[in-house]
Amino acid sequence: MQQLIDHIIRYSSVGPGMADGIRDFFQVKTFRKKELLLQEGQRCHEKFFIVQGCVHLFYLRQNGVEQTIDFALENWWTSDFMAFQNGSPAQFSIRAIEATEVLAISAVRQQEMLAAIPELHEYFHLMFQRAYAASQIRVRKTYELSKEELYLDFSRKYPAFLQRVPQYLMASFLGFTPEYLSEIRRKFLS
Amino acid sequence: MQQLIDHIIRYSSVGPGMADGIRDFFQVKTFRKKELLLQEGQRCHEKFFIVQGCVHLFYLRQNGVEQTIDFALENWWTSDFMAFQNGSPAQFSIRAIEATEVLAISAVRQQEMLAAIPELHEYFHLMFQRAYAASQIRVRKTYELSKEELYLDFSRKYPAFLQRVPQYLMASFLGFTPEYLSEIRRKFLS
DNA sequence: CGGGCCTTTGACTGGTTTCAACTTCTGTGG
DNA sequence: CCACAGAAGTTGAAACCAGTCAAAGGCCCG
Repeated sequence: MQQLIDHIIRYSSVGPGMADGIRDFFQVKTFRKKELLLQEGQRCHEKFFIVQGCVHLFYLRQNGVEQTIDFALENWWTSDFMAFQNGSPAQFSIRAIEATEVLAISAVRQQEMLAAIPELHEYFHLMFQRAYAASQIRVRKTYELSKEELYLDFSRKYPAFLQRVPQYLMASFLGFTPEYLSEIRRKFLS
Repeated sequence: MQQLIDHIIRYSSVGPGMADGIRDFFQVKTFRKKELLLQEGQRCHEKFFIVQGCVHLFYLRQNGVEQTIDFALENWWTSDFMAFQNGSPAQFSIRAIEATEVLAISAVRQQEMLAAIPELHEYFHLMFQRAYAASQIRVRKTYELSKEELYLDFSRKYPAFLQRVPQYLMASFLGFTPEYLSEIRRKFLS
């Protein structure tokens, strides 16, 4: 919990006294490897701040293959935000890739929290601006680079992260097949 | 200006009196067809609320082709948000597709505005959450659908919008070549 | 009426997927 | 701690979606 409070203080003008008020609104949850935080189709509308661990956001394709659209690590927020804001059924599932601890808050509880501490809007304003800015960059990359280059770019930038996730998830995230990733890796031996 | 004030009132708990305080912070700007609102590489850090018209966000590929990554219409915000928040050189250009009127605010002026009217954080919190939620859906679509399906999906959902932008921009946005779009259209006669 | 930009067409090419079989790794129960 | 089963990764062949290139036709605007 302190980790989130620190994060809020760091990225907004909310002071320690104020930030401490969030304690009652969040729920600590832990998940084991491969457990689901959120199930596609469900109506369990929470968002998650990751204290420790790693998750992926995915949906099920018609052919039954799970398509990963995002990962999230320590100090990131994650959720199906369309479902979160509209109360509609989730279009994505979220699963722990490792043992993971999160702070969870429902949409309703968040409303109460923001009513009690409106200063937090500043924090979330910045968080979503960052997330959206990152997504603009991501879209640019997916247009600009070939699948091969996408992988090389990613492995140059986040070599440590590659160790944390299985290859088939990485391939899915980058938008191609595990087989093709295998071929790329062979080509660049390693 | 009233249009933005109405938008703020509609999407936040900011009252009319409060919202009216934004007037001094924005600049009305008008652009003719094909004029640039923002130039890649520049350091002119504004964000834009579109009052009337239509713009596209794009960057220049190595081969010299302009790659469109987004459009924006009336009542939408647009900018290179990474540049906006970091003060770094813009990675995108923005150009008017039609004659366009916007309300512009620089990062510095926005800070002053938010200091004066902190309640606006609530409005921007919601705006960015919506934008980010939409981008999650978009990523899902680009993974899920073939290029052909992407076009059909888009033309079913926004038939009116197709009339507003030239085909080569639509093709670019959807991630393929004008030639291929031509082929798709022929296939589905129309 | 002319010029340039946009769109169409067709042939060829290649990056990437699909499928199927095989190998290697991993975790769980005996 | 070992053995085994299922999961994850590798390989190769065949097929295809979509890009590239080049050239011609249509259309808008000065």
